[in-house]
Amino acid sequence: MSVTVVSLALMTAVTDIAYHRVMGRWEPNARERLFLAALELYAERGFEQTTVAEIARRAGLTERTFFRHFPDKREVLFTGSDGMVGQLAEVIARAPQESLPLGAVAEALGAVARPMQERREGVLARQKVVAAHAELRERELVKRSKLVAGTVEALEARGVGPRAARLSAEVALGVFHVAFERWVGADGETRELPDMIAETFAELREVAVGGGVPAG
Amino acid sequence: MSVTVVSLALMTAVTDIAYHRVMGRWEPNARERLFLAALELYAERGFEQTTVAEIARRAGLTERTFFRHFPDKREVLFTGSDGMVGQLAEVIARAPQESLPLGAVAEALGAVARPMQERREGVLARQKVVAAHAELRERELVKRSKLVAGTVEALEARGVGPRAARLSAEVALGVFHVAFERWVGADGETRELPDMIAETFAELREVAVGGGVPAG
DNA sequence: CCCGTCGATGTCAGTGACTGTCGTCAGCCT
DNA sequence: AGGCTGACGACAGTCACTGACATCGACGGG
Repeated sequence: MSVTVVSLALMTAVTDIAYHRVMGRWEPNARERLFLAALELYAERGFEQTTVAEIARRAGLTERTFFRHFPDKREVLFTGSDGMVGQLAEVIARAPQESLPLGAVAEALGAVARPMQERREGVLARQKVVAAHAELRERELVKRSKLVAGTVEALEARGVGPRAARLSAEVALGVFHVAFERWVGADGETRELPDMIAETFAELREVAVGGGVPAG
Repeated sequence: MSVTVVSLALMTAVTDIAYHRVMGRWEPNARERLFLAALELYAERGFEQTTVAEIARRAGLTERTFFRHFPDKREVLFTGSDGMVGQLAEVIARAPQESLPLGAVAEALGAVARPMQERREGVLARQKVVAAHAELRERELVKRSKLVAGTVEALEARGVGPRAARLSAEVALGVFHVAFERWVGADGETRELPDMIAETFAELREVAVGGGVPAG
């Protein structure tokens, strides 16, 4: 399966592309073409060995246009990550009143993660490229910290105190990260991601019970 | 209190500077001078508004020499962070055999955090600059992920399984991050950082188990 | 049907981060 | 003394990223 096909599904799933009506002065979907070209080139010869000019050329555009669509060379692979923040916050807001903070976030993460499974191939392809380059991993950490910030906000909107909200969000996203890594790393068995998230939260309870008390 | 004084104490505490014997051909401590110049300039006019050439000039050096000491413009503020990774791993390795994973990491974080209190002023000065610029915050996330990786390794060396090690490390550093933020934000009351870490781990137990949510 | 505006792109000329290469010169070693 | 090394300067080059301006099809009003 080509990277292109994978990426197409990936990007269309996470971004909000403004399609031109018909054939205009330029080919449509410039943003998507740039995304695909970037993913391909990063995978082929590496992130640092790829220039923005090359990406733009493969997409049939100019370097300047690349920077009109993406603020920098890394962000092209992280389009749509902001959407997940809003999505997560939304689901947290709809959680039942009696839910405890961590439980609400755990549920919401499971819900947000569910649709990711349908584009597993695409997620893996992108994850492989990101994992292979420190600069891209760096940006992914930023994405994660935005998820934490959005979660804190959503929890506080539910009336959770700032301290508990911060701690719950930080821990919950840590758990999610671990579960996601396990899901990505699960080659043979294609377990359900929401299940792995729930399972990891269960492990958290076991691990946390013994760890709270300072060991003598 | 001048930034310079603060920074001096900060950097000498965390880095391993190779001093010249006596007065050589050049002034000694080029690396430290660059660090100080960078911190000052980032604080004065901001990170993006500061060029590497300016930093080097203030340090009495050239731009090229800056890049001989630091791989990039950000890393100058993160010298010595690798040292903390090793330090943390070392303390974890020395934890008593019967310690549970999260407990061992909690203890180690407290131990590593203790000496930070003596240079609170310096830590705050640097933290203020880092917090003010997205690019520097990004790099700090990398530092944190290195701490996670080092912790995982140290736990596995103790015989902890990879899954529990990963989860414990991720969660523990999340807790540490929250505690550190609280410590930094505590203006009036100068609480002990190790105490705040222990306290936050205790909160984690409550939050994770769901046995009562502390009001923020 | 013509015309003015708009939006997406191209073109061009920068700035600044970062690198490769070579030259310089004290201190050290033999 | 003479060679070696280590830390630095000088210089040229690449590339990420930006600002300013031009271009031209689409679209709407007249």
